[in-house]
Amino acid sequence: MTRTKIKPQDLTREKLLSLAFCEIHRQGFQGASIAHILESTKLTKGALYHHFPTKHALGLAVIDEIIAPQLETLVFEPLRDSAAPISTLLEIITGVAAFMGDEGIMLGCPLNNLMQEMSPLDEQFRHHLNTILETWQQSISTALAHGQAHSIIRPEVDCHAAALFIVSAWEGCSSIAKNKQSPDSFKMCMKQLHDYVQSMMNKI
Amino acid sequence: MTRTKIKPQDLTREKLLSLAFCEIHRQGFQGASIAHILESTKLTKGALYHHFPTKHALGLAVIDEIIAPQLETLVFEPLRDSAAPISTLLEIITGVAAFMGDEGIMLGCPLNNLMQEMSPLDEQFRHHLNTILETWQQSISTALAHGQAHSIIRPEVDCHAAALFIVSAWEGCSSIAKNKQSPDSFKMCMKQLHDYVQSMMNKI
DNA sequence: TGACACAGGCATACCGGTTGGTATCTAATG
DNA sequence: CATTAGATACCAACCGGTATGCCTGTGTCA
Repeated sequence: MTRTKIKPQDLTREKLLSLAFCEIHRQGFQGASIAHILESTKLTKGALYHHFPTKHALGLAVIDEIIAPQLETLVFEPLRDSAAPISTLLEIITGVAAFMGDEGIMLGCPLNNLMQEMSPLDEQFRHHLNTILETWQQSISTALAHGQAHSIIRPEVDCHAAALFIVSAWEGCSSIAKNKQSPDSFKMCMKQLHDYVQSMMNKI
Repeated sequence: MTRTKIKPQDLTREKLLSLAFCEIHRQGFQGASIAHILESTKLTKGALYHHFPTKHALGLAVIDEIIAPQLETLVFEPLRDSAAPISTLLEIITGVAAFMGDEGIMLGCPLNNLMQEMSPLDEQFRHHLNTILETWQQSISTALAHGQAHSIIRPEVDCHAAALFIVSAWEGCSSIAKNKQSPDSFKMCMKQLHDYVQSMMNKI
């Protein structure tokens, strides 16, 4: 048995991270209250400040240990492992609404939320968030280039620019749906993005 | 002379609105500090709370009296008055980067910033912001329909959905450029949006 | 035209509540 | 026994908001 024993302190750390993520997702980072997080975890300041030196560090940990792995699972890893990345991309775009759920759509993409709020305010936040964003863009760019190499994507497409636009539009759909508080708008909007990607493909 | 005398109290009100807009643009609504605004205006709480009952009301006034007119001037009015709205739309998309300026791009679209932050938190904010958003979407939808009626836009285009997507992508470009702190990304991204609109046009 | 009363515009001082953060202590674990 | 996880109590700073009072522009009436 190579199974490592689950240490109880890791559980409280995860609990803190998880509920900090929820609070930040709903209130934003600045709006997130340490007191609220502790209330929901039924823990105290002693526990929190034992695991995280500051609220700032807690925020960065949420980005690295919650948000980044989510996108890794949902987007980056499927695209990396796919033999037909364009089909996979189209499937992800189609399926993401179901993955997020109506509540998730109305709360908005956690990455986008934090970018909007924190990027101009804090260079460290910006850097951590931008790393995820670059990975996202790169994974789509690679998928498009792969499609181009296999004559699925038309040769004149600028993969880098198109990937940037896809990510932008993706986040934009999330943003607008959040303001409208309308999962239907998100689905309609992502359908348009789906069609946009298809429009870059060669006719069969 | 029908010129109305400029009342000094209107000047202080405008000053408050203008610098509240700046502070909110940089810090977000929740992050915006009344004290900072008063510091920058060289006014005091007496002045502010004479003109606005609460910070909340100040925020709504900024939306209605600063943000909405900006978009009205930049987008809605040109589209409404144009005889060739598709050309006008393309021109706006091309020119918006210059209008915003590098600093404006890095601070992000004020409408999008506030939507992201406040829509899930406050129904009144959401309503005021959504009104602008609907106007935006409608003005583009109308432009597309006009183009369709004049055989400039292809008949199979769903104007309503396409308009939603254009607004979404637009805000998404702003959002991503803000995180990257990169005006160049914004220009590249808006170029893609420009091409997307062109892709809906009939070949000449 | 001049004196006066009033009201609007704004300044000052203050308030309770909340914020993130810390110092200190206890208890469990190895 | 030593170390560490976590609880408790406390703090200064800041938050939005209010009560009060001064000053000045203006309409009114003699």
